[in-house]
Amino acid sequence: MQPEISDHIFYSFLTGGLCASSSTTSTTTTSSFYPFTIEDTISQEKALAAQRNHKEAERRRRERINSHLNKLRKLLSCNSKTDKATLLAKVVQRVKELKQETLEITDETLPSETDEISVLNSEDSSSYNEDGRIIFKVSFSCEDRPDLLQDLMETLESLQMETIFADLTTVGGRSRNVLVVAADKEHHGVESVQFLQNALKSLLERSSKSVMMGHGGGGGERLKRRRALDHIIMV
Amino acid sequence: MQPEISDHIFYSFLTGGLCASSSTTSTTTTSSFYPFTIEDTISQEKALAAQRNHKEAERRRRERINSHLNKLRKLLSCNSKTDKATLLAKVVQRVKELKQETLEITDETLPSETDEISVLNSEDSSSYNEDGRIIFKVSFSCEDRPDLLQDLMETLESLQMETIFADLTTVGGRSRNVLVVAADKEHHGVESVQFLQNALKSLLERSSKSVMMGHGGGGGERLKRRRALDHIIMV
DNA sequence: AATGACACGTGAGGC
DNA sequence: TGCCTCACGTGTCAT
Repeated sequence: MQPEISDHIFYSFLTGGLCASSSTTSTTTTSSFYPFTIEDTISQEKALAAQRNHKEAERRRRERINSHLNKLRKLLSCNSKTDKATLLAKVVQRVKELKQETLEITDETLPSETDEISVLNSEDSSSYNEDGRIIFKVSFSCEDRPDLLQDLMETLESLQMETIFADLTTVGGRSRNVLVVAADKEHHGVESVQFLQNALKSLLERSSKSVMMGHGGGGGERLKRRRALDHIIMV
Repeated sequence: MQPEISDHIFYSFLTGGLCASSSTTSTTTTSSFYPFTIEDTISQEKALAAQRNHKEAERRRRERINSHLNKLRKLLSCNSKTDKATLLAKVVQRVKELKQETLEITDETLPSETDEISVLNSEDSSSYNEDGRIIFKVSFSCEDRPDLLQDLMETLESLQMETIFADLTTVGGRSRNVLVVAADKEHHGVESVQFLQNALKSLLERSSKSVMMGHGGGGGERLKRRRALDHIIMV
């Protein structure tokens, strides 16, 4: 908080108002002999009013900005003493994170246009470990067919793998399946990724054979449909 | 961009340095007769240096803040002429949206601890319409069992409803099923919501019967497990 | 003492 | 012209 006095001193110094107009500054068209003419007084009052307006407008602007910054502090559950710069840096990071997060979720959930298979074992990418068991994450997209799920379960059963988590999404005739499966370490190692991949590949081949006829349209129709569904799902 | 000259004039005015120290400002302990002592010069240089440091530090601070603001402009694909205040308002809105979005997604996807049934017809909440068909959104959580899916499909088939979208998530012995189904308007109206709800209710009752024995543990164990799975899924 | 962060008032420039 | 936004330099408080 600044003392109000300094404001006025400062201002009158810069404008050269109250002291005199006899300095090197260009004199006004009204080159009166007397330092205080009516016009001078009026224009000075106007100038003062303008300056006051300006000052207050600027204050409001600052308040607006700071209020939004405070909202962001709350949203990021930041201490009220967090720097503006640091806060904004965190906001940038958070927005990036959230953006990618939702992207990944929809990407991982919705079927892709093309057939895809992905098999990961958890030891590759993270240190997750369950004693005596090895965990795989399986994800694939393909055309949907009535007995796809049953085939999948039989496949996993024949590989002696237990399904811990399953997310099966079907939309517009295509299916996206994400599974987390556990296998005994006696029978399986990291090389079992190959088994899984091959088993899934044959699954997809069966799938593409069985749907050879029936679907004539291309992907465009499906895309339109998916968008409509997105609308519903958001309800 | 301000002319540098005014800086120096302004500064020397405020410090009262170059002119005189005979003003009302408190004189220094060195009350020398001469206006320019060595100590004065030295302290003035120091003061000047300090002021310069201060000025530049403040400039850097501004640059830091503005750089983050520009990053946010890019992230929100805002025009570079967007107000700081407006930009920040949009950032606040965006963060809120994204937060709720991810929350809804995980909420809609993961099974809830308690059994739940929700049936909506799209005409209630949105204007979505498909000529000659009425669309329902079905969502329920229950204990998982081997023939749950088959029962569900049979139920829908018996109701003459076609599944447009299905998202089936199973984790830790519980199942979350979200379906969008379409029904012919000849056979179904908005009142069919009741049929669906009743059919699902019996489905869940069958489910809870079939799992009466087997699961002894409560929900705590499952929660732990789900958290571990979240870890995997994020890979 | 020195540094950093902030609010302030101001001039400049865009409509 | 007036209104609005911004960058700037400053005083001030806290660490």
